[in-house]
Amino acid sequence: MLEPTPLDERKQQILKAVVSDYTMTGMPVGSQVLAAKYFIALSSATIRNELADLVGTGYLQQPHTSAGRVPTDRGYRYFVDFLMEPEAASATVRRTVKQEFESAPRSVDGILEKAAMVLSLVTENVSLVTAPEVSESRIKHIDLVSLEPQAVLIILVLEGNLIKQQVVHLERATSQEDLSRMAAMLNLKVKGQTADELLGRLEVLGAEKAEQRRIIERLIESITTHQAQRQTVVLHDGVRNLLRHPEFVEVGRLEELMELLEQGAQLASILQQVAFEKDVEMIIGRENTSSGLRECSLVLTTYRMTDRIRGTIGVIGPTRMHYGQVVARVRLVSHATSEVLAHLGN
Amino acid sequence: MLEPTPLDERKQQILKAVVSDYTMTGMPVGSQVLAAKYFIALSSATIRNELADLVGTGYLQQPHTSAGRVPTDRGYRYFVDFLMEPEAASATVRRTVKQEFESAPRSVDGILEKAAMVLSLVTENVSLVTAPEVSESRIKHIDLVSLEPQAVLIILVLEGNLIKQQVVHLERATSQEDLSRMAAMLNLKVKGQTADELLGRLEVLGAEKAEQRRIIERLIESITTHQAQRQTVVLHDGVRNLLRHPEFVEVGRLEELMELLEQGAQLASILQQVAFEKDVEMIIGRENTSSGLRECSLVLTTYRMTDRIRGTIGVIGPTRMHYGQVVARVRLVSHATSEVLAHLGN
DNA sequence: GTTAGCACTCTCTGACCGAGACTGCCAACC
DNA sequence: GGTTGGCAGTCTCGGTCAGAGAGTGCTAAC
Repeated sequence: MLEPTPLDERKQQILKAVVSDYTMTGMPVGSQVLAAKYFIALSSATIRNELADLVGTGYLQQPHTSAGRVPTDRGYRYFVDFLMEPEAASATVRRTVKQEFESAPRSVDGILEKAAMVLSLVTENVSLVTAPEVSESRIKHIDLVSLEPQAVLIILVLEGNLIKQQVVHLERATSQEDLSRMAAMLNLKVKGQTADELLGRLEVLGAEKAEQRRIIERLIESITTHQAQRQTVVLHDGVRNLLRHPEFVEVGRLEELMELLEQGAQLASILQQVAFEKDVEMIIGRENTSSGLRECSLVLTTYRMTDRIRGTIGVIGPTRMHYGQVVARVRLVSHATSEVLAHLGN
Repeated sequence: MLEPTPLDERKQQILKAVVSDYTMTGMPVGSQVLAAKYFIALSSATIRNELADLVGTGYLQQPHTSAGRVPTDRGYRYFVDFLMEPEAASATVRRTVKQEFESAPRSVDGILEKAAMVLSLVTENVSLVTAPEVSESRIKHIDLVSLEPQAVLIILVLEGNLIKQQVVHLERATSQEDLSRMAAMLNLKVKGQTADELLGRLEVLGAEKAEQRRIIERLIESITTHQAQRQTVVLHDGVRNLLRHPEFVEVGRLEELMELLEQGAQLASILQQVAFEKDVEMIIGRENTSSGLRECSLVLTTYRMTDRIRGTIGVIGPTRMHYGQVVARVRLVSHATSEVLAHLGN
């Protein structure tokens, strides 16, 4: 990593102009275009000198000798950190988002799917949404359903109406009546507790019967593995949008990316690292550790269902993207998602 | 549609050879290659005459005057209907499928996701799996959970351990105790019934209270809309495989296909039309009504969880695919899926 | 520090050409 | 009559080449 060379005002303006123009046109930006469109007071020769400096300090690069300049990852990073002007989502986009969420089904999964769909629609990129991560989730309701004589379906309703289910096999046949009784008992004792609290009380609760103990153990297991299991689920939508970007005309570049998207685990670990404190986080080009994302950027943020139930939402797109606009729209959809989820009932 | 011109034995053999060779190499097949590799007894000139006839009757086509021959959709259709030799999945593939399913989670969704993953893996195409379609599904268990004073979560366990959930808003606040009592009562009366049966008995069951009636109505609604809702869910996996096929080097062709995959509804209606009676159904090239599938073929079959709970599973691939092998592998994975689902408990 | 001028470099496009692959057709053959 | 060898014709593909265009770096003058 190069140390952050300070850029004087004019160099900053030129870098900004290069990023803006290149983002729009997709063509390397030459000194004449810059002089004509952005710096009428300066001659192209002057700009050429500045451009040469910016190449030297690693903010720009030249595809070949007689081509214009293109931002490097470092250039984009400087742009988003210092030069980018805040944008607001347009009224049209806001209306679209609002309308789409109004028609969303009233379930967590349904809303998240809708969020992925809307986000890919308004950003014209691939959207990513993780399932909500539950920290310290409280148990709201337990139900036990007999499937076969020795198999029980545990249904667990957690805070935020997240529903988990797991099948447990028992050593002995147990009737639905027994299970219902057990469930009623558990509901009284267990309601409003977190998994951790439950763990400490295990002996108090279920020392009475081995079967009961086993079911409670599975309950806890089910809650604690919740994060690990669900985190690997990353919804995505809008791959079709990517195909329209000129940077993906060669299929080769798509292949690695598709693998990442379809396999999910690696992506999940990236999204998991998004800090909940930050507003919007960006990962640009080679800042990504995955080779499949070398020519892509991620714009990520957090949505919240409650204070304790949060997830990550954002987009993957080509490094050459309109960051200001994408940030505004990711933020918009994230807020809308949080809003709808919060009103789902808790 | 041309009427089915009868083909004499030799023309059939030549058509078969063209399809086989073209499937392997992806290059138009010339008369010399055919003579050398498949018909040593014949001269290339003779084969040229036959090829010309096959072009005339619409089974083959020429990309351009001086190119070899390529099968038309009609040619492929004739091939799969009359010429294709039954193949069996190799031991390696069978082992892979077996191993993958052993590590599958013990839930319907988990198994179907695994099925999609395995199928795309072994066929190197895009796999498609619909959620199981329930006809006449019997109710196994009902649970009512209070979310807010006036909101109830209905959890419905159907035959085959399919779990449905729906939130109902009530006119009056109802406590969890009341709900539990209601659920216990409903479980006694409703268990083992189908939605249709329930519908007839509505007045018998719940005339007592308006709230109860409302909940039962929602229950029925939930079951009956089951098909319509779930059918639109089509799992897919393995888009990355498609990128490796030379027919998709131009991104344009992929775009429409991706749209179809991500949007889902149109695909769902195609998969819904797969006849449960037939073994394996194939839809080749322009036999597809969707323009995005014009250059693709579908190989589809049915999996069964029980006699009444069935779904569709299959693949989308380029028209130039190794049909014999794909059919064998689709069938294999379908059987494996049925097997695992059936043992999930009913 | 800025600018005009200029030679230079590199890409892109279209034209062209020859090699290679196959065909269709014809006349001869079994 | 079906089959075959021979041959001219057609089309694609890859490579080369030249000219146009875009943009640069450098230099010398301001």
